[in-house]
Parts: sequence; C-alpha cells; structure tokens
Amino acid sequence: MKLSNTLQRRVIIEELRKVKSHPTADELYQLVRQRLPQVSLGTIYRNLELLSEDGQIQKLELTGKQKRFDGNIKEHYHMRCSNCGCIVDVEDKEIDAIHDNLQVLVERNGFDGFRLELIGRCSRCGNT
Amino acid sequence: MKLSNTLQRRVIIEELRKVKSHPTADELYQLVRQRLPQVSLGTIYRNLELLSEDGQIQKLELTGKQKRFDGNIKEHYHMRCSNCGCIVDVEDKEIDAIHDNLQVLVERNGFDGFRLELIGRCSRCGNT
DNA sequence: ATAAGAATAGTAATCATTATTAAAATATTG
DNA sequence: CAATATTTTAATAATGATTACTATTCTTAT
Ligand SMILES: [Mn+2]
Ligand SMILES: [Mn+2]
Ligand SMILES: [Zn+2]
Ligand SMILES: [Zn+2]
Repeated sequence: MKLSNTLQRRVIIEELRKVKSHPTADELYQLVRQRLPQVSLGTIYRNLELLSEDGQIQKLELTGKQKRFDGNIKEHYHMRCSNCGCIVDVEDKEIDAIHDNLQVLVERNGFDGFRLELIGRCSRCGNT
Repeated sequence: MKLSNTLQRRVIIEELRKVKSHPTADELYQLVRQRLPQVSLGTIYRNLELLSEDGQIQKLELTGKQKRFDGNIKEHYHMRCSNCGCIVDVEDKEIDAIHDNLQVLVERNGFDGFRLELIGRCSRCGNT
C-alpha cells in the first residue's frame, strides 16, 4: 500500500508543486522529461493516479477532455479563463462564503453536493 | 449556413427529443440505428455538433469523458447521480433562485459566470 | 431537369488514457 | 550484506471517444 520512493515519483511531485498551471498529464510529462529524458508517459499517468489516491496531490474534476492535476492539496476553487482556457486558483473569502451558502441550499433541496466552476478572464488575457 | 433537411438529421432530432436520458453520441447512435440501420456513427457526431451550434439541441457541459446531449433547449440544471452516473433534469424553483443569487455574487467578485453541477441520487437509486 | 452544394456511409486517423510485460529498481528478510 | 520478494519502470500495444477524409448519394436552387 505504501508507495515506494522512486526518482520518477519524486520528480513528478516536485515539478507539479513547482508550477501553478494545473497541468495535464502530457504537460507535466514535458516538464519531467527535461530532468528525466527517459521517463515514459505511462509513468506520469500511473503516478498521478497513485499520488492523488494517496492524497499527495489533487486530481481536479473539471470540464474539458483532459484531466488536470494540482500540487496543492488544500480544497480551493478554480476559474477557467474563457479566452485562453487556462485554470487559475481562486483565493477569495467571498467565494468561500458562497460555497458555504450553496452547500446549505443544495442540501436543503435534497442534493448531496455540487461542483462549481468559475468562469472569467485570467490576468494575462485582461478583462475586456 | 442553413442545414438541409435530411432523413438522418430528422431522426436524430426526433430520437433525442423522445428520451429524457441526456444520451451520449453512441447511446443515441443505438437508438437511431434501430430506425436507420445504415446510419454511421460519424453522422451522429457531426449532426449533434451542427444541431447544437444551430441551437436546435443542447450540448451539455458536464464532467465526465463523454459529451452528452439534450433535446430540451431551455436552460435548466442537471444532477448527476452519484450511484449510477445518470444525468437527470432538475426542475426546482429554489435552484433557479440559487442560480440568480450565484450570478449576482460571482459577477460582484469579478467573474463572468459559472457552471454548477448538482450531485445526488436519482429516483431509481434511492436516497440512502 | 440540371447543376452546384451539402450530407452520407464507410473508413482511417487522432487524441487521451489504460493495459501489458520483461527488465530494473526498491524494499524486506535472514 | 546477500538473497529474495515486491514494486516500478520503459516501451509498447490496446482501448475508447472523437474527428477527418473521401467517393458516392442526396438536397436545394435554378
Ligand atoms: Mn489550484
Ligand atoms: Mn436536461
Ligand atoms: Zn486567459
Ligand atoms: Zn442513479
């Protein structure tokens, strides 16, 4: 059950924690292979799965065809940029309040939970 | 620009409007081929895309690897059953109120919009 | 009816992901 | 440490969902 300590695993975690971009498996593959040119894409996929099951990283449940991963395991919200499609963290007291309200409201209406994904413009794309 | 009137297109729309299951392309393919055994899966995909662009049907933006389609073009909420994974319509005045509140709140916080997906148990799976 | 354009069936290709496997690395035991 | 058991890896194949290609057929506008 305990994951053994391999170089590939360490580098995957390190690179994922370095970036704030919520990379897909193949994006992370590009990063990892700069340090481990022999690494295989299957190793990235397998370890992202294992590490998220193990709670060391987060697998994000977002729309879109590719899965994305987050080195930050703290629960937090994400915004998708409507222009470039990137995923950015939302650190906002108000959103947390909205979350708590929603939780109460949806449970009061007989649901077990919800998934909320914010949409907006990232800083690079501006707000026009 | 205007879509021409083909038998395949008519049957696709008819079958999609008949069901309440929010089928994937291949699920709809199974339905359509009962009436048109020669229809090809590519035709289903192409037409679902064209018809949703044309506003005659709805393409649902949900989590999960397969796209789902809805013959009902009115905007409405969906719940995913946490047990069987099916998608059911949510017709609930309260949810509409929640939606309106959320819209105000997220815009007030600088976002353009949001996507909210409800999670619960469908009627067949019960509520335990 | 004719010609131009659009759509189709059939098939191949692509993209994301998962499975397989023999060899290599890591962990456990004596 | 050495022997052994277990896990992981790289490479590759396979899968599932979707999109692209193309020759033929259908639809629409003259
Ligand atoms: Mn994040
Ligand atoms: Mn619906
Ligand atoms: Zn952007
Ligand atoms: Zn169910």
